[in-house]
Amino acid sequence: MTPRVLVVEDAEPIRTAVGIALSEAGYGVRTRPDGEGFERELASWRPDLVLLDVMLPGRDGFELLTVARETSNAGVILLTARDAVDDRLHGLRTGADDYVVKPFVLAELIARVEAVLRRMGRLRTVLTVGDLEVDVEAQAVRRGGEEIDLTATEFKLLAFLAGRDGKVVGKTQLLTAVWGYDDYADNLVEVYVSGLRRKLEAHGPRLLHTVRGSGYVLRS
Amino acid sequence: MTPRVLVVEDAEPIRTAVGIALSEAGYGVRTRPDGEGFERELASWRPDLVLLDVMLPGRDGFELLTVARETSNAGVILLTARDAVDDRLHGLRTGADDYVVKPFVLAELIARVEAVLRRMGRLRTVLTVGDLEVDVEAQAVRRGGEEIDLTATEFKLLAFLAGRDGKVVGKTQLLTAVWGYDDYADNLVEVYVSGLRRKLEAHGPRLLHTVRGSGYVLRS
DNA sequence: AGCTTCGCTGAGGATGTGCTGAAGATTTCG
DNA sequence: CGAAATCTTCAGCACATCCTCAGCGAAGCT
Repeated sequence: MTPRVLVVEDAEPIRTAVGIALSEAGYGVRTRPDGEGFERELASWRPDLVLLDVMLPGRDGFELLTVARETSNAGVILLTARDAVDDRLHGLRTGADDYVVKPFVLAELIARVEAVLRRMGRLRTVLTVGDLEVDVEAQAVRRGGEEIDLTATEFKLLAFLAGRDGKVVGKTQLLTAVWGYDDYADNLVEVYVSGLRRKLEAHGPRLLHTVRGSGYVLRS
Repeated sequence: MTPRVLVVEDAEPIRTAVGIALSEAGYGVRTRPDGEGFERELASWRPDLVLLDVMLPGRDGFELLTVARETSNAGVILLTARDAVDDRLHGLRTGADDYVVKPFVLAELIARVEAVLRRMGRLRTVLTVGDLEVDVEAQAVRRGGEEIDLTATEFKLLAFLAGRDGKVVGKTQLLTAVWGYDDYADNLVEVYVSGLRRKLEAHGPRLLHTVRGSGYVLRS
């Protein structure tokens, strides 16, 4: 149901940050600092996607990439350092579905992950909450048959909430996921929630609820 | 429903670019850097079309072509380098449904893929959106019986949008698919959309909608 | 109840995005 | 070769959208 992502990255802060960001974005996540037991995890947990740092102690990302290709049909995204010897990389990047250059913004990584999963068909394209339908590919929102017109930002916000269906999402989390901000500007979220509610509630009861002190939830 | 395309190409940037372009064009895509596990993928995923680079590590494209012919009825397009020994190629090319010479423009590749799939009967030839009919083979457009006269570029644009029926298509995506550009020239798209609308809306309400911040959709 | 914190919402200025007419460049075709 | 059609660029306009701000109301705490 929810896609699983395996992260192999030796740098602790990055590993943790990526892990948290992905799990906040609604994915099942496991992380490891190196390639130890990689095969076992692939076989038993069957991740849909693998994020591999290229520079790893022991076997590097390329070796693991090969393993992943041979023994699973998981997608692979490589994390490469900008200043690595370019020629070598160019040849070796071989086989990944995508790659992200470090340092990266978390929002971008999430977007790439989503893109690859969607390309692989592992992601639902229509999300449903009560009588609300959010079609991610068509960028369309319907409620009880009625088409609802949203701006780009409103749509991103709603789509994210719909993807986290039933779970409470904090304002800061929304800021990073929807706007790519990492600082606090909570009122911005409030303003957009307000607008979204006006449009949504023209066609039915409240779906987007406030959880005081924590954030918002989308549920019926 | 949506045709599946398997891409075997060792050069990373090309493979990724082709993969993304094809999936944006609405195909199901899988990519691999070499012939490893080719048979397995053929048998289990049953692609409608295979794109084979000729120069591959391990088994080359010709060998894979033979395998594909023997064990599947997928179409095959070869990707060949311009400077390869021509005669030899000429003889060996035999058996492929088409071939594309590198370096190629993405738009051209997409067009070839479409052509082969159409020849194989795996692609609809008349696309319908509301009361609009787009006949790809006859290059004709009708709306409510009325014939509408379009220029070549206008037609390509409309046909692409019609093929992605209901899905939002970004301007950049349109630029690469219709014009073969890879840089930004958004206004060009806008100008053509404008012209297309004038012609289309002479016979009925708006079908080609703007999705501000994202692109355009064709739907009723 | 009073105080404080948190959330909601209307207003408005800045910005960005998209639309369109026109004109120059290029290609096609008679 | 010349005319017509088509393609592309450009510039200005119009307006949707974004974001900030400030005031108000609701909820929680003592």
